[in-house]
Amino acid sequence: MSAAERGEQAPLTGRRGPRPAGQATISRVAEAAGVSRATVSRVMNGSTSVNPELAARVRAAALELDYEPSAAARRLALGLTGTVALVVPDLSNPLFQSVLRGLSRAAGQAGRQLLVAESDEDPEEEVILALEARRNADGLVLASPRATDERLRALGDRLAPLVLVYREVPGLDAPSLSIDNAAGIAQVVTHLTGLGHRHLAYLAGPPGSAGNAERLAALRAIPDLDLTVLPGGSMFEHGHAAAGAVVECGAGAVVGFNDMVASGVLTGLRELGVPVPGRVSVTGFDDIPFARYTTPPLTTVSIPQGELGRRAWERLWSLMNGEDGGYNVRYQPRLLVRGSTGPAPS
Amino acid sequence: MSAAERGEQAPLTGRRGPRPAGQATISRVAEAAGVSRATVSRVMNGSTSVNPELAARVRAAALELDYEPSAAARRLALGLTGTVALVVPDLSNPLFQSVLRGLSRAAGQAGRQLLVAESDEDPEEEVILALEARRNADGLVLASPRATDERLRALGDRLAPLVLVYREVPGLDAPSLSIDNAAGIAQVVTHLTGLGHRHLAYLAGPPGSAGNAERLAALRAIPDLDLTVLPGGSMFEHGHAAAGAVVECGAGAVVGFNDMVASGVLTGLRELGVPVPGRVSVTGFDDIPFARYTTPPLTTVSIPQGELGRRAWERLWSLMNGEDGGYNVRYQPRLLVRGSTGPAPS
DNA sequence: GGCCGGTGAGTAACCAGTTTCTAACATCGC
DNA sequence: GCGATGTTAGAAACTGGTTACTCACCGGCC
Repeated sequence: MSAAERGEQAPLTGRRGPRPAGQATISRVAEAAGVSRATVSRVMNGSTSVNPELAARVRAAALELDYEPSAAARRLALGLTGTVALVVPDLSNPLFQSVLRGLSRAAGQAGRQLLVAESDEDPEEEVILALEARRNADGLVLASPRATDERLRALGDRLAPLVLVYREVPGLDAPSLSIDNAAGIAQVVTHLTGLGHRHLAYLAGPPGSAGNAERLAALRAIPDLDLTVLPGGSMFEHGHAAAGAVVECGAGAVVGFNDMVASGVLTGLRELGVPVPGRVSVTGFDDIPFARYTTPPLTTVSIPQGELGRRAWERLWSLMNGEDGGYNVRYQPRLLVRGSTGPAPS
Repeated sequence: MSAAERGEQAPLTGRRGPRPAGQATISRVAEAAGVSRATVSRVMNGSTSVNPELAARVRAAALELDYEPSAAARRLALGLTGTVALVVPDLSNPLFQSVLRGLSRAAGQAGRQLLVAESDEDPEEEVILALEARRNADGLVLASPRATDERLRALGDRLAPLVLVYREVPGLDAPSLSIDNAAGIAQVVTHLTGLGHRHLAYLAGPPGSAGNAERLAALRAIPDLDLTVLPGGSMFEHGHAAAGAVVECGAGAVVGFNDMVASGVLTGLRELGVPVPGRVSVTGFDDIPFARYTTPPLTTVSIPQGELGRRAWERLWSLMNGEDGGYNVRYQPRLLVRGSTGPAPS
């Protein structure tokens, strides 16, 4: 069994071989071109004040020797990594995947690399990973639904430049891009009560999730609602497993924490022979790509997922350039009525 | 409009401020503790041969000054980055997402960071990104369905340690983890012909994809098959849009390039009022998590997606430790018969 | 008591770049 | 023709760590 299989954290140890197979260094290029290291550096970085003939000689030597500047040495000398980091709780969640994609594209466009870390939903791990990632990058985008406000505030300056997504932390000096969960829930409930529903079941998200807390609180704040809260989770399986409980509680509509549990419920209800939306209506949250393709198509709350990644990059870029990161944004979600909701059975 | 929005590749320029807000360096810690830099280094790296009292003094000083060793300096001195890189063509594809997840977890366990780059399906970009990523990491996992064999062979030594996933390149000295596409297709076809189907439609993947080419070739190699090839793609939308063509061509079964196009077809057929599997059977490929939750549940070919990420890490780890990376593996996929396939209409 | 071996810590070289400073040289104006 | 000015390229300092080498000191043994 190898160290990797045992899950050990082998520390970084000194280089094994004498050196990576005679990779050319700036000194070698300088020597070959008969110039100083400074001149090679200037040529490689496109400084104009170099004699064209010299520059050509340097370029020829670099090509000849297959010279590639050492990224590590540049990092040290420049004090910049050319990298940004993203820390998310769970890479299997489409919500974070879309942030990842948006950020990856935007960073790629700007010629920056992207470091990705997954905290696996552990709030303590989240913070440690974030620090670790930040030390290897020039900036950080953090999606941290679990870590407490205080913890994040305490670490704020160590993490800056920092952009928060799907989360707002009062008193933390970092721009945040979040979703107005209460508004989304309000739209869902208005839609359902408009259809005559009075008894709603909320299929909860993972306990401890900030998003789940907000959505649940929003539901509870709505007057004259007969609300049953069922334990759920964030995955298909959780929704699928909850179908029985949904039927049992007698609610006419299920409000899913997200689209995945909602899809799971959809499948579970179908297996139980419960017509949707004939007998039970189902709603999701997020509008993941798949929501459009369930049977029936899922009524859900659309949030600008790709937008979040792109905007996160913009904010981070500003901060890294010493500019202001701008204000917090709470995106207003939009209800998408599809086939999974219908009139309450009379 | 900012540089980021215009998509410019702003070069890395020298550090702006005098230095990152007085971050403590090893020299400062050494001075504070009244020891040499070497001793601080030894303490930070857990060398045993340090007087416990001195070590305590160093640790106290480090704590006092909030000292964190510079990652950049360590990279340079050690010649190691503590990072591995993953390059994939498309982060929205669940196939690559699962490799990402597997690799992310495994690398995290081993205390290594993960650099992710997305080539956006451009074969030339793929290669450039791979080189760039490799320069900032100790090893590379590459999923490159587009780049040619020759190109990869030419760059092989510059990319090593390298592990290929979903791809095999003859003559390239790098372990590869791939899927036996032909075997998967054979199982699908055996299943369908066993149900009495003779006329099959293949809903193709993106042109230029190595996986698509293999699957198509496998289909064409099967004798006595009435095969219609329809242009498709890799996303829901492509499958959805092809539903009409599927009905039109009169095939009794659709073999989808992957689960997403198959799901799209499923929805499209439902909208057209075509019963599945009553009138048309549908199969997918990959067994993404969602396949279990379509209506009807998708008959598909299961491939060990998570396994690929984990194994890729193991191979890479071995290579990075100077060991043998092991042999190429072709995973044998397994047919999962669910509800979307049935007897051919008579 | 002197010699030897082992241990612990400091000195200095090294990783591979970037950048400031400086000196040489060319150009221009007077 | 000479001083002022501007440009170019090199020398050297600097980024912040790690580590080979060295040396002082201590204890044990003869």
